[in-house]
Amino acid sequence: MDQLPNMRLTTQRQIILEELGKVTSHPTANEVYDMVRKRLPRIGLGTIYRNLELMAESGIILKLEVGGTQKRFDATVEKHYHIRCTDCGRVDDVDIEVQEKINQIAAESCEYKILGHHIEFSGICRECSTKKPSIH
Amino acid sequence: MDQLPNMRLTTQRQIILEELGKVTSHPTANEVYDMVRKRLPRIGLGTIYRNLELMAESGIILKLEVGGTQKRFDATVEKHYHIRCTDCGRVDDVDIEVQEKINQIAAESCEYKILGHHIEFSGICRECSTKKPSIH
DNA sequence: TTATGTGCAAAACATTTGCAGGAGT
DNA sequence: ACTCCTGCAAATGTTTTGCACATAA
Repeated sequence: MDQLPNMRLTTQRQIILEELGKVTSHPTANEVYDMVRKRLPRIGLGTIYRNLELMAESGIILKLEVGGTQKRFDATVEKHYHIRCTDCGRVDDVDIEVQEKINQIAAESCEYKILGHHIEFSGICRECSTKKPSIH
Repeated sequence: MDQLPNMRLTTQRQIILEELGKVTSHPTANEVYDMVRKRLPRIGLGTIYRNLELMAESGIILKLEVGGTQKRFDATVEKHYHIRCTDCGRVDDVDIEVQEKINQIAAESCEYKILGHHIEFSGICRECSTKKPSIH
């Protein structure tokens, strides 16, 4: 739960953070790898994973535990919700007011100590709704 | 999107469904495998995955895309929310009223065609809050 | 100088798939 | 009979890890 451990400022970390900050999408580790590799061709995928994980623990970035097979990362740490396209899997922000009161409602009907919540919407993004339906 | 395809009623399918119905937890495919294997020792893990997937597609059961590394399954298809213990990973139901109106709120601020939403709470379950803190 | 971080490759998991034989209908 | 389904094992995809070398402080 510590904030910033003695974390060295390496070139790799700077560039990972820069590249993540450039996009409004919510890239997977592999997508971050591809972005970073254009500037640091010899970086290893392990380094990407290790650092995204560390940064998420430090609260510098957000690790999204949304549906689908891969975790996604977000440079924006302010609270907001997400929507995932059930067709292509892309994830976007949903900018509605965050409902803090919902935690209290939940607290009354379960025995957990509530820490927070996340709402994941599902739907069809604009690209997918305009393109011809694919055969699944 | 079809409801019930020409799905044969095999022993494996009956028992998977029975065992899933017995528990209120939200077992992973591997946990279902362990439960079913006590009655059908020669069943393969592939069969578990194939059938859970098929049943989820048919709407007989629910496939939970909650955080964590594994998918979980639920015999209760009625809409409800979930809470996940950030310490041990167990998942329980949260029985609060399902907020359908939240879909409309979201529809106004994003370009997706909204299909639904799921709220995943996070917290500490009773077992974990009473046991001594583990070293991470 | 020295603890931390990196690249690389292998390992560890979760899940999917190909195929030959088996079982519902 | 004729599909569809199963067990098995191998393949796939994602994430983690061990280790020798590199580098920030």
